[in-house]
Amino acid sequence: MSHHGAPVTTSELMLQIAIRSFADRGYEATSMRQIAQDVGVKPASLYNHYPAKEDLLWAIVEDAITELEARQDAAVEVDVTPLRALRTFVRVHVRYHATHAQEARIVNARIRVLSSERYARVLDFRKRYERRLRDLLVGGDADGSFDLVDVKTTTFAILQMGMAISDWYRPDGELDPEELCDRYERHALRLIGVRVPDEPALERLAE
Amino acid sequence: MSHHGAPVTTSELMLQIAIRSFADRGYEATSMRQIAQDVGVKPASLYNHYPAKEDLLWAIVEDAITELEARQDAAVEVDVTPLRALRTFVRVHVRYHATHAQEARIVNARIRVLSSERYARVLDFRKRYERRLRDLLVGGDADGSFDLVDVKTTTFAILQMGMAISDWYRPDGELDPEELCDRYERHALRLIGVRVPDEPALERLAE
Amino acid sequence: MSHHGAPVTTSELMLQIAIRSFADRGYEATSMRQIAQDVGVKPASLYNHYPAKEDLLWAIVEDAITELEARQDAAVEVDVTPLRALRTFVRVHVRYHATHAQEARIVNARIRVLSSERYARVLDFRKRYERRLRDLLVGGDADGSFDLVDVKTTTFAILQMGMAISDWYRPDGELDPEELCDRYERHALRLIGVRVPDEPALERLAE
Amino acid sequence: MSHHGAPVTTSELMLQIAIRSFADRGYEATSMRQIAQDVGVKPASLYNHYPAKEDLLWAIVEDAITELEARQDAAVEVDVTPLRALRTFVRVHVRYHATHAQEARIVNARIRVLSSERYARVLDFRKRYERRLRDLLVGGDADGSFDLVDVKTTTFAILQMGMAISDWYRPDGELDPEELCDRYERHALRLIGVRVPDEPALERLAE
DNA sequence: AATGAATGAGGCTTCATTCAT
DNA sequence: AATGAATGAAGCCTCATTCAT
Repeated sequence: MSHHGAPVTTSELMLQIAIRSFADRGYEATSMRQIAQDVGVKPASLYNHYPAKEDLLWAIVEDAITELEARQDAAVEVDVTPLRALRTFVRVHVRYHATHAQEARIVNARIRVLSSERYARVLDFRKRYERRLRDLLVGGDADGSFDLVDVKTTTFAILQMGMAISDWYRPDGELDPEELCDRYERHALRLIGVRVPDEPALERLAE
Repeated sequence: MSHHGAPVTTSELMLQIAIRSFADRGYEATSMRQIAQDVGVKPASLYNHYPAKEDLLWAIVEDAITELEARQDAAVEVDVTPLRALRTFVRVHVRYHATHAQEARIVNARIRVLSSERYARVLDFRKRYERRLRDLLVGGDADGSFDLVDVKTTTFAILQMGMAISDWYRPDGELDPEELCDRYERHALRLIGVRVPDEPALERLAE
Repeated sequence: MSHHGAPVTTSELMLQIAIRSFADRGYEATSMRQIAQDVGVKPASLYNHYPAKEDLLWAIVEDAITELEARQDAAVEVDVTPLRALRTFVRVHVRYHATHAQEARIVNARIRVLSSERYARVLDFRKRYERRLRDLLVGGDADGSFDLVDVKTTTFAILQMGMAISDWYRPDGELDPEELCDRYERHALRLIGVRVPDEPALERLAE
Repeated sequence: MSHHGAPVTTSELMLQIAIRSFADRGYEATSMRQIAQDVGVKPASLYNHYPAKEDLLWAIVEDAITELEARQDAAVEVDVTPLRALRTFVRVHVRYHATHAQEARIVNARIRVLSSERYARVLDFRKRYERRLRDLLVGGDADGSFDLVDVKTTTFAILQMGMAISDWYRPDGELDPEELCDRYERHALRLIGVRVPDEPALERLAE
């Protein structure tokens, strides 16, 4: 697959068009006809690549949740402090929602249309992802690294202020993704009750 | 009008059913047939009360944004510190999103279907609402009351961690709305860099 | 009834509004809602005056065909020449279609919606009316007064060039109804092959 | 295209069914369901061929006005007397309204449903067509060939007695189209004040 | 892999009409 | 005589999808 480059296959083009349309208009408000027209193809042709509209959605959603989870997995370091782990989590979280805003908006939207099996997989992902953060918070709180208001709402606050980025962030704005990570990393540190006066943000990702 | 009581008129019942359905399934995924059926009426009857599906949506949206803004207006105190003003704003914000979760989800969803004039009114509301918080933050930062990471992302963070409450909060959960306000008030204080070690939360609203 | 004056009763007003709307937009394209709105009343109120939409139409049509036939009846003179009778017929015919253009357009439109009994009455009227002209033509042809191309197409030509007036005639145009009668009287004379070089048109109707 | 033969494509069949129904019942009184049923297809299939009901109507109307104008254009001869030009115009006019009675009825009906652009094209056609006859009449009157009662009503009379043919003419009646042309040619000659005692009608069109 | 055409289901909405008040 | 509300039927049209080519 050619992630983020120009689409090379018709299937990839269809997916990209669908991503844009689902993100901008919503899944229900997007018709197969519109997608086909934007792709430059007749509606029937879509079905040579994806058996149903839901499969287009699923291709997007599955890729997105897999990708996000993989990124968190890849960022995990062994024998690291709760603080550093939390900071890393936040940066990966924020970075994804800034650089993959369209996909994120699709995943975070109400996606009840998915088959129950697929829907369950999304819910599982959400549960695991949320638990990953919660466990970090609980760990840091337990060993005295953090000073939380409470676990539940702090988890939600960190998660959701990051997710909301996909609703307003524009890549051509004043902040590049790494600067955004810096800001939200500091917000997170404050939410967990950690004062790190002059410590710089974690090293940024090379572009 | 019978706000939040049992609906007494057919029009109010229709509105309540629509609120639930738009919030749960989304506007596009909700059909007039479904609403009619849930109301216990034939589809044509809906049109005796609301001339079009969009008007149902607008009745909900207009009421919600008017109500939220009115609550913030009503909470404004004169000659008050930036800190107290901010804390009040957050409590009103959080309280509304907890107690009016369905309406809030509808308003915060992508509502491009609205006529351009109505859509503009929503955008205006959002701009004013956001500016209200931003001005509070800017004021507190200027007089040294606050110590912000930055204005823009702090504004978004406070706003959106509150808005997200409407996605997960359940009235029958462990936290009642005022307790929720307490928590998010403390989150907000941390985000704006204010340590108020033992100060209690602002007085709560009588139920 | 108050023919042509301002409508004095609600029923008459409804009829007048219906005449205008049926004539301008057509029967099928006119809704009871529109009529009610133009009258300044709610749709249900129409039914206090006319039991159905078709009855509104019938009230118009019956009045029109009765009126037109009555006018022809009233114009009949005893012991008169075929020529004078024909000229009188044409003038009454033309005059009606100029002064009652809206009603005429309704009657002459496709009015299949009428119940079969009513539709039959319209067809009867048309047959009688056409026969009246045809008999005049046949009579004049038989005694040598006229020199027809043929009976059938001449009948249609005279009838229809008059009926078509209701499609274009405007009361505020350059010709008043009596001048119009003059012109069409002369057209008819030519069609029946009668040269009446300098004879003036028949005396006109007092306004 | 298979003009007037049996329809060979589904689109053509749809058009023919629509022509019959619009002509017989009227545009507003004809539903897409009815057309589909008469064609032997489901309603949705109509939209694979014509994007909207109005487009069906327009396909008919545009073809008709184009065709009629083309016929008049094709019949124009150079260096011809006003009389011969007029006789030719009338024959083409009458012939079209006899052989294309259904289309003519549709075009001559009130077709306000058309988009304003299309409606304007119909009005333009009507204006040009009427002017074509009027110019003939004016020309013949100016050089003394004709002796008109007046230009305006003579134009309307000739035009409309021909148009009305589409309302009553039946191809299986006693007169074939060319005989009908003969009759109306003679009517027209009389209306323009020309006596051509024994001159035969213009040569007829080979079938 | 692409598509023209068909379709069952359903979308929103309007219609004429009724009926209790 | 007027009307608010309800409704069965039907209006036009779009939807996702299928299938033969």
